[in-house]
Amino acid sequence: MAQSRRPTLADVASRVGVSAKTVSRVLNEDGPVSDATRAKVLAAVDELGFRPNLMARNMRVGARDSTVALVVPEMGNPFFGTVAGGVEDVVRDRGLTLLMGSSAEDEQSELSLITAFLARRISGLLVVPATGAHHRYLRRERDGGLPVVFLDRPAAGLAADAVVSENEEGARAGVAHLIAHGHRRVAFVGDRPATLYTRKMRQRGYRAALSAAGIPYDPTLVASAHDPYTAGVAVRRLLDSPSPPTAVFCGNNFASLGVVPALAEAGRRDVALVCFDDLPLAAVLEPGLTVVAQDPAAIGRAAAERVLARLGGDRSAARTVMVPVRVIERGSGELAPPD
Amino acid sequence: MAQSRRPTLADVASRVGVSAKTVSRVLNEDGPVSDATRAKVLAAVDELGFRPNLMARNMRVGARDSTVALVVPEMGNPFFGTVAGGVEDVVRDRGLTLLMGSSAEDEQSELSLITAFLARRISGLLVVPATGAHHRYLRRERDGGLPVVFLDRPAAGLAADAVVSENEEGARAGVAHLIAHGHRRVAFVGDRPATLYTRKMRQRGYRAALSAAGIPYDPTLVASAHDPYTAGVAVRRLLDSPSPPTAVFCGNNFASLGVVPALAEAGRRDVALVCFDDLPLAAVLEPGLTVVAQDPAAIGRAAAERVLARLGGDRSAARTVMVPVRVIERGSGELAPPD
DNA sequence: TTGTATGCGTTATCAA
DNA sequence: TTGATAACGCATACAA
Repeated sequence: MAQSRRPTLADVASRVGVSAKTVSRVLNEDGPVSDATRAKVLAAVDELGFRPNLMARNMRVGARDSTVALVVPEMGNPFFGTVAGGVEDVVRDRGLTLLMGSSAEDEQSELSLITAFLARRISGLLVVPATGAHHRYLRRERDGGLPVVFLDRPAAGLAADAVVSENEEGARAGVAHLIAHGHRRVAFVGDRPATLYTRKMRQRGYRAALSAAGIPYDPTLVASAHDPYTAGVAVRRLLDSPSPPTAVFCGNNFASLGVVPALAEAGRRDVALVCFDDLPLAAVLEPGLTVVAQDPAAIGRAAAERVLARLGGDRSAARTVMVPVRVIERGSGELAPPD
Repeated sequence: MAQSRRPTLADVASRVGVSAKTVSRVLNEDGPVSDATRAKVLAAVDELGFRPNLMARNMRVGARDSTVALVVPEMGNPFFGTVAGGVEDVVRDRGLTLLMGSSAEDEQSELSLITAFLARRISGLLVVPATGAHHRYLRRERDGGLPVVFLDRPAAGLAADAVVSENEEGARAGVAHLIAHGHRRVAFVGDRPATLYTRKMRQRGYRAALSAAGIPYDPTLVASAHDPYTAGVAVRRLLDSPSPPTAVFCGNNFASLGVVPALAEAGRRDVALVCFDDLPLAAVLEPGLTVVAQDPAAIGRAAAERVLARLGGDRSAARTVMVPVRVIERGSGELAPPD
C-alpha cells in the first residue's frame, strides 16, 4: 500500500553499505565482486524488490532498446496473429522482445503508434501498412541504421525491405483452376478499398488468368468487400444479375466468411468457389472449400530474418521477398458449370 | 547511409541558436515561447529529423511510461487477438499505447516478458497467465501502484483483479441443453492440461449439468486435447468405445477444430455437438454448430477498464469480473439421440 | 576487489 | 520570453 518510490541502485547500495557501482557490477556480472558482497547485494535486491530501470540503462549505454516492434492493421484478424507468431519465433531466439500494436487500419493511428515506438528507441520496425499510409518519414530512421521491414503490403514512398505473399500468381492460379474446370463467367470479390495492395495484385492475377484463357474482362463481375456482411450482399447481387457467374473467386479471408454463408443460404451448391486465404473448418464444409492458402507464419519469419540481417550489418539494397502460396483442392473449386 | 548519431535537443538548440530548454518548451507546449522562435525551432526539428527520446523524458519526469502491456499465451489464437482488440479500444482513448507480447504458454517466457515490461516502467499490466505460472512476484509491483489485471484465467498466488468468462455456468448451460434434447451419454472433450483454469471450470459445469439431471459421472466419457489433431483422435476413440456417447460437449476452440472434422469424416451426423467458443463458419456447417459463445472483446474491454480505474486511484479490494456467455442454437446441439 | 567522477537526453527550478 | 544548472537512474573510465 505504501505507494513509495521505486528503489534504485543507490538504495540497494546504501542498504548494503557499498557503492552503486558495486551493485551494478553484481547485477550485470561485470567485473570482479567478492562472493560475500555479491550475496549481500542480491539479498538486498530481493528484499527491496529492486528492478533495474531499463530506460536509464539503455540511455547510458547508448544502445537501442532490445525490442522489435510490429504494427498491424487489425489485432483481431488471425492472419496477423499468425504473422506475429512467426516474427516472435525468430526474434526470441536472439534475445529480442516483440512488441505489437494495432493501427486499426487508420493512417493517423499508425503514425502515432510508430512514433511511440521510435521514441522508445526500438531495434527494429516491422509494419503492415494501413491503407493510405505513406512512409517517407521513415527514411531517416532507416538511413540512421534502424531496420525497417514491411509485411503483407509494401511501403509507399520508401525503398525498404518487404515480405509479401505471391498475390498475383496465387490469384491467377486460383482463377485458372476454375477456368480449367470449365467456367467462363468467374466473379471476383476483392478486398476494399480497391486501392489496397493485396486487392490490386490479386485482381491483376484474376485478369491475367482470364486473359490467358481468352475470356474478356467483365467489370460487372467484380465486387468489393472487406467485412463478411458486405461480401454476402455483393455475392447475392452478382448471382441475381441477368447473366450471373458460374464461379466466384473470393479475394480475402473476411470476405470469404460472408461469401460462403451467402452461397449456402441461397442453396447454391452449384456455384464453384475458390477463396484466397485458408480458413478453419474449410475442409468440413460441403463441398469442402478450395483455397489459395497463404503462409502467414512464414511471412512473419522471413520479415524477422530481414530485420536480423540488417541488424547484423547487411547494407545491401532493399529487396522484396515473395512467400509462396498454394492451391488446396477440396471440392468447391472443382465443381463444373451447369450445362 | 551516414549512420550518424541521432540528433538531440541540444543539436536542435545549437542549430537554432537557443537553449535546449527552449526547444523543450516548444515541443511540450510548456511555458511561453515567441512565435518567431517557435517557428525556427520547429523548422530545425523537421530538418534534423529530431525525435524526442522518451526514455530520457520518462526518466527525468519520473513518470511511468504511457504504455499498457498485455501478455498472452498464443499470438496466433484469434481469441486472444480479439481480446487485445478490446483492450486497445479502451486504452487508446486515454492516450495509452498497448504493447502485446506472447509467453508461448511457457512459464519462463512469461516471466522474462513481464520482467522486460516492468523494466520499461509500463503504466499497467494485463496478463493471461501461462499454464503453471505463479505471480507472487508481482505483489510488490501491485502494492507499488502498478495496476495488474488478469484475463481469461485468474492469477496464482496473488490477489488481483481478474476478468473471466462465465466458464462454469456456460458449460453447464451447454450440457444441460444437450440433456434437454434427450441425451444421457454426453462426452466432454476438455482443454489440456487438465489443470488449466478454464478446463477445470468448464468441466465443473459439465458435472453440474449431469448431476442436476441425475446422470452419473462417467470418466470414460472425458478426454483432453488442446490441438485439433489430438481432439480428433480423442473423439474417434470415444465413438468407437463399447458404450459410446450420443452427444459431445467440446471445451475449447482449437479442440473444436478437430472434433467437428472428425465427426464429419466419420459420417456421424447423428452425434449431437455443442462447443465452447464460437467459430467462423459455424453457421454454415451442416448441421450448424451450436456453441456457447464467449465475448473476447468484452473481456478485453472490461480488463482495460479495471486498469484505468486502478490508475485513477481505485484502491478497493481485488475483484473478479465475470463476462457472460450465451448459447447459440444452430442445429448440432438440438439433434435428438437415436432411439 | 571496490569507489569516484562524469555523462547519456531530458525536464524542473530558479534566475535573468 | 529565455537560459543556466541540477537531477532522473544507470554505466563507463579511471583511480585506489
